[in-house]
Amino acid sequence: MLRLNRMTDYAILVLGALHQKPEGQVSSAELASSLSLNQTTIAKVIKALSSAELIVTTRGVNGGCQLAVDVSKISVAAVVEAIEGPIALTACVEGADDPCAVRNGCFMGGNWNRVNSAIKSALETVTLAELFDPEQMFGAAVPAAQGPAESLAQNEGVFHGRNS
Amino acid sequence: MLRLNRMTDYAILVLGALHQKPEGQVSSAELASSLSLNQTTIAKVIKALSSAELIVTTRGVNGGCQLAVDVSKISVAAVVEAIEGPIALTACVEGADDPCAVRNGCFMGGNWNRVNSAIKSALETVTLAELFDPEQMFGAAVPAAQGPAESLAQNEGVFHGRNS
DNA sequence: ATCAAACAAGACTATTTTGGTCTTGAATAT
DNA sequence: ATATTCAAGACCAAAATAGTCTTGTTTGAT
Repeated sequence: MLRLNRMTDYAILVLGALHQKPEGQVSSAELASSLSLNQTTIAKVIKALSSAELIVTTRGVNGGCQLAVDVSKISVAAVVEAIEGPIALTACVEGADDPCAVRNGCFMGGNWNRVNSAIKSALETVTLAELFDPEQMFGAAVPAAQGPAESLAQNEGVFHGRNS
Repeated sequence: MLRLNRMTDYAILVLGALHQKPEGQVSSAELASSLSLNQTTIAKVIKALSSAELIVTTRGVNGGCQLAVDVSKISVAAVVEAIEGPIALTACVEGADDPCAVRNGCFMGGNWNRVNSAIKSALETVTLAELFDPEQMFGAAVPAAQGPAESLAQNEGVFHGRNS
């Protein structure tokens, strides 16, 4: 069904939470509890995000993480790639980490590339800022829908992106 | 990694094979052997494609299937939806078959919808005809890459869309 | 110097999804 | 009638994904 995976979903939530606390470090434990997830699970997400330089982490007492850049500079594509690796719809696409065996001689030529880059640029045009802020999306007139990120973590799971 | 699944891949290959034999019925057994897959596996794909009215099937002796419409009228999105169901990147998207539990009150509003429809229309703009024919894609200058669809089925698996 | 807080990372397990097979049934042309 | 061919459900296997546990390393504070 062409879904994002959960980790990517968590990553977006983490970035959302960090966005709401612009100053100071936020520890993974803190994030974990506010999303009601295991700390080590969050740690994995954090690791991936910091490798991708979307956040910066500092170790030790009073350590934690914070956004490396503003959410308006982070595209959905960047998050997906940070967590899931390069966007490659099929193995026929350049950049796939395990390229298609019959690539040359394939009757599709390299046409998947075009499909893939269409998808990719679709994801690149949307920033997290747009994703987080209802108003900012072409006046989308989304009614209530307010409250801090934490408020929704209570809700029997944080599965904004999928649920079982 | 945001991949198409294998069944979708098979579906595209099946449609490619049918496109190469414009007249007459092609049986699932025939397709299966030319793609070196189990007949019942192909039957599943066929079923999904015929439910989506991309192909028509006829039972009985000399039955089989053939394209319901020309490949130039079939978008990649149509195939994906035929096999994987509605395109829904996350459960927050309208049309997801198991909607997000915290949909109302979510700080993302319905913004996933926009991302999703961007993806969807990216897939809708590419037809199978374009995917099959290297020349047709903006003179993409793909060099050799010829031979009937069957020729590549030999190749230790048909995994044009993914491998391993 | 010690200690506790915090990230890092690998091994391991469990769950879910996906892919594939088997069997049985129903339609239909000959 | 019978052989051919799609239909469909149950079922099994394999792979990918998610989650946990343990151990280690860094670092500020006392």
